[in-house]
Amino acid sequence: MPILNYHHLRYFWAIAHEGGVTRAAERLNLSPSALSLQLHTLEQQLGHKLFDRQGKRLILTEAGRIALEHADIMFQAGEELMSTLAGRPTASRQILRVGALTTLSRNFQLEFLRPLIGRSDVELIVRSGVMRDLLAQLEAHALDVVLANSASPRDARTALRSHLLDQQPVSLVGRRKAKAPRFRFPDDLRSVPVLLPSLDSEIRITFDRVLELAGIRPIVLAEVDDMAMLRLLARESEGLALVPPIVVRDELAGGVLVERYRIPDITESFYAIVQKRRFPNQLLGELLMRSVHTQT
Amino acid sequence: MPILNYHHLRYFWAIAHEGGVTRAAERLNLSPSALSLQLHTLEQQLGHKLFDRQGKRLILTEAGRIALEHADIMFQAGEELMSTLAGRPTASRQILRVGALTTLSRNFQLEFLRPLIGRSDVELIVRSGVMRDLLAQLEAHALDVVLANSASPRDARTALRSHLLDQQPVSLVGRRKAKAPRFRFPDDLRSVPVLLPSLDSEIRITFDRVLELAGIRPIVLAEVDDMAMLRLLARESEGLALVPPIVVRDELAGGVLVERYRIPDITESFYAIVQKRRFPNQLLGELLMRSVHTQT
DNA sequence: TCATCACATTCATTAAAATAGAAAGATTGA
DNA sequence: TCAATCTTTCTATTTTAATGAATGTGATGA
Repeated sequence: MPILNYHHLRYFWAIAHEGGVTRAAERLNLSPSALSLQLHTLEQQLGHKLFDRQGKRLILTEAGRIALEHADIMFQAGEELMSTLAGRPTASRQILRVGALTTLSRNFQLEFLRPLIGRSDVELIVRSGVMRDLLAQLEAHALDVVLANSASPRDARTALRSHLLDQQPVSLVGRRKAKAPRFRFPDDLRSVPVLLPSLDSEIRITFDRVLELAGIRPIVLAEVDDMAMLRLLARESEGLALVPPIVVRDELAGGVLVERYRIPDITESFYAIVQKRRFPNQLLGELLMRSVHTQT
Repeated sequence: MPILNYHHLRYFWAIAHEGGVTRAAERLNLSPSALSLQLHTLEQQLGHKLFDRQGKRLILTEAGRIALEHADIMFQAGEELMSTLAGRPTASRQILRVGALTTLSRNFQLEFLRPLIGRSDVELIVRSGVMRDLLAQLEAHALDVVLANSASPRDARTALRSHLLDQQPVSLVGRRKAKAPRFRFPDDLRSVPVLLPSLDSEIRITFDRVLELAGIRPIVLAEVDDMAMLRLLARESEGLALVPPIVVRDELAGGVLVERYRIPDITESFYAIVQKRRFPNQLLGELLMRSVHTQT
């Protein structure tokens, strides 16, 4: 299989855009003869004429038009690469790759990304996963930022930074009921079952500690690590779910769920974990400027 | 300004994907030393290390990741180019460039393109213009097909073909009125004003000839070459518009306009004008298979 | 009509680059 | 620790690209 010679293609590209061998040669600081020669070897290797020679005019053939379209894509990408590596911001479509803990509130993710949603010049890639995988991808430069509810483990090897984005109170929420006696915390937890985030979340650890001090062992209906699932369960179950209200924002607004008790001294923190980069993503910069409260 | 060496980038691309100099060398039928050398010159020219050398492992740096993403775009385009020129159909996103006479019914255009609308693997480009410009673009391979209501002029130079897509009857349509005496053609045209397509359309020419034979000089309220404009005028005006019913399909269905008289022996023809191509557009082939009735 | 210009092209020569092969240094895995 | 496997370096060689002068060919204008 013959392989494409990209230098030849680049000359062809210049000739097509400049409209002639001579002008292209000037721009490239080469002799016209060199270009003419290379153009012909390209045509021979491709097996198609790229220009019709009408007198001294060069008119693109159909094959030439096709080649030009592809060449445009290629060399535009090449020039953008050079600009990026030279530190110049590029005007073209930008991409932001976001990793998010599977367990994280979707509403929270949405709030963070909202400034970019609907922008046609932005491509958004959101990948879910567990902390270890996401951080690995971050270090491999395959992600620009990881959204999590805990800061990154301090690691001397890599220069990870955790930006504290937000702190949300944590509440016990449950379905609205006709007769709703006031909830007494923590004593009512002896009888009212609960739905809890799993053990590796900070709010769960704090919650357990509070109850242990009070000598209470709660009735756990479910233990879920995915906030989206916890939200669904809260709507279906008789128990109270331990969540930041933002997780069930829509249900609270719609009256399906009600906040029974806001637990003092427990908050859920949201972090954006990034790597110190030499070619910073401009979109990410904008988002962090909007959202960041303090830095760690 | 340093220019990017695309051969070096191609080697880098292979090395990154194969995961090492040795494997890439095998695939490219080159010696590892050659690749290693070229990789280093590339890094030097770019001014950035592309790999971190961890022992004998090559790990992409951030600059390397960026370069790889651009290289992916470039060489994917290159391989697609080779496939296309070799006559192999490519699996990727396809583009169809359509030119349409400004004067043509939008509903007709829509019907023709309907099979492609909503297909996410298809990009549709529709450009309006006058016949001369559109045919020029067709000959320059910048358009795949031109939609028109007349066949292309026979021209020995270029191999243009006109496919007859459809023939529509032509009617006089007007706003619905409470008292609607039966329309008498052509005599009523002495008193009822009309909205007509402009003189360069075939139906206008035929219409004029018919009236001339009958010795009738119609009251022309408007003479418009754009069917979309004619449609709007028909809704606002007291006169009758001379159009193929498809132009005002929605208005007829909704009862805003009514067909007062279908003129016998006048039809509007719709053509797809294409150039005989050596690399036929597959999408266009599908559309023509569906729509074409006869060929000219 | 003919001279002239502007351009593409061809050819032989020179300059630049890419490549192979041998050998060294380094790391991984048994 | 030893062997296998990689990357890398160095130098000689091959391949490829570029030049400059010469050629041919339409277009332009007196």
